[in-house]
Amino acid sequence: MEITKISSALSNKTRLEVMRWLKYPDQYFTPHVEVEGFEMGVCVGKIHEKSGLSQSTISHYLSILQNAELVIATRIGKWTYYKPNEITIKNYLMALKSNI
Amino acid sequence: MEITKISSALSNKTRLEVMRWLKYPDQYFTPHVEVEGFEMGVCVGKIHEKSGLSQSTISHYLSILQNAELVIATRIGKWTYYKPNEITIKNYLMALKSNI
DNA sequence: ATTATATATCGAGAAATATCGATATGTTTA
DNA sequence: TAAACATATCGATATTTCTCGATATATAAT
Repeated sequence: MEITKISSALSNKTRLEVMRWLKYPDQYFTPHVEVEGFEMGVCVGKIHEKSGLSQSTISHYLSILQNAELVIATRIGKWTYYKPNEITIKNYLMALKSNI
Repeated sequence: MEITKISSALSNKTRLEVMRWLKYPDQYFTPHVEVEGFEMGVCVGKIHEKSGLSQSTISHYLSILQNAELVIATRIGKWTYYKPNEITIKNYLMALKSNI
């Protein structure tokens, strides 16, 4: 868990927004028909639609969030679902609290 | 208080380190002779010495932290002292907690 | 007034990030 | 097997960040 890498991932408005969308998926998305609820998270296409940025940019942003271990990706069929990585998030908030 | 701007300020190892130094100044510095204790914070020169980076870089980094409202600067005589801005820090941690 | 000290600002080059369109890869369907 | 679909990767350009040395500014000491 690298604090600066995580902070860097969160230093972009869209990526921070994506994290909020993934935290409260039912407030921002309709569930994907293929899977029940948001157990696995939200698929790239829905995040892409909401963002207004290109598909490649969103895919790249999700890889940055994943590289910072802020999200967990699960591939099911054609889709990749992303959800928050609660463990990293908790550790990050605790580490920040003792550092700043 | 801009979350992404603050995250960006904290996305650099040296700047994060500086924030920790300022949080626990007596663990990292000897008090400045000119003022009692660390009420006002720590002067640029001492931060500079500890950092290993150039004076101009540290001054610039402190201005980035100040621009993010993470620190408060006080000029006394020839020296500028920097200390954590507890209000911003608290609000930032709360905002992060509800966003990620 | 001049010099010394502490800090801030300027200008510049290198490195990293943002963002796109095009293309590749993996999966499902016809 | 071929076409369609979802996502990832590639290559490119524009913008931002990193970091320095040089210089400017503000204050204090001689």
